[in-house]
Amino acid sequence: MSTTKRNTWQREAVRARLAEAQGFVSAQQLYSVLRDEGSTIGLATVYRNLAQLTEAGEADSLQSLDGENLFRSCSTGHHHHLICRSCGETREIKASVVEEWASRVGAEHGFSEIEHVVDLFGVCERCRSKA
Amino acid sequence: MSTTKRNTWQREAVRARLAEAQGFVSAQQLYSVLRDEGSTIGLATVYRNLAQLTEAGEADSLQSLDGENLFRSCSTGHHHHLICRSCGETREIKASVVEEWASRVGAEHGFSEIEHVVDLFGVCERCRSKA
DNA sequence: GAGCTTGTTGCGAATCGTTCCCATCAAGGT
DNA sequence: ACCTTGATGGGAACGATTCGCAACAAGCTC
Repeated sequence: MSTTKRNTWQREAVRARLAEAQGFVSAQQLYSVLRDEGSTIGLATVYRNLAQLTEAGEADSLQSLDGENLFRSCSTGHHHHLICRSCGETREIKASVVEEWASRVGAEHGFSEIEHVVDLFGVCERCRSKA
Repeated sequence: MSTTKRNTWQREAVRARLAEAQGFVSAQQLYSVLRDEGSTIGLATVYRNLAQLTEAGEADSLQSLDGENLFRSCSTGHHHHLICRSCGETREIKASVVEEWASRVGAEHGFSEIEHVVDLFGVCERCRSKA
């Protein structure tokens, strides 16, 4: 093999904090949590590791409505999200309907290699009653 | 009424170029097209007008996979997009299946005021055969 | 048309998220 | 212990977008 991947406490730290966060977190958030804990990890490293974890399928990412990349420790398999605009609570949702629809529509238009971005934003019950 | 909206040649210019562009364009792209034509319009103004047109429902916007805001002059009504990753060609698609699915899933989880982001990216026929 | 009010503009500075560069460090095999 | 080379950190660099503000001008009113 050519590319060997090494384990560093930094990557472990990112993985750990990501796992214990509920909902999606931004790289910056993760970074400040880590620094506040006294870690000397660098911002660039957080970004690198998040990207790597995402690529490895250990995390998934999405863009918030205002263009920030958010990450979340992820159960395997393709799925989408239902996210509370107010408190950030997230539910993973399976959507075979949508998967099927996406590839069908793509095919109908002669498109291949379809990727889709499908995420729902709303207000959860708890936040609604608070307002 | 309190907020009166004025018509400026700048807004008109943005509207015009946006309309004649096929597919989605970024604010920056629009800006350089305009400047290349000799316009003295400012970048901030392009952003401001795009935001305004979007809010007014004359354009719709989405984020490209790499986090840039793209805009397109828009036929009215809610719809989604199928975009060629390679040449940028865009097809508007109606997706009642998805609309219905979105609100159903939202409701099942007790969420209200559901907004959804649903866009498909793929490679169109033409680009595929070129490769 | 003159005058006034106030939405708009252009510009440069300022943010913000993210990536790059690179000398230094250290993980994991030998 | 010793190398090789992936990984790190930090500060500079970047690209997209927004802000601040003084100068402008659109659309009244008279």
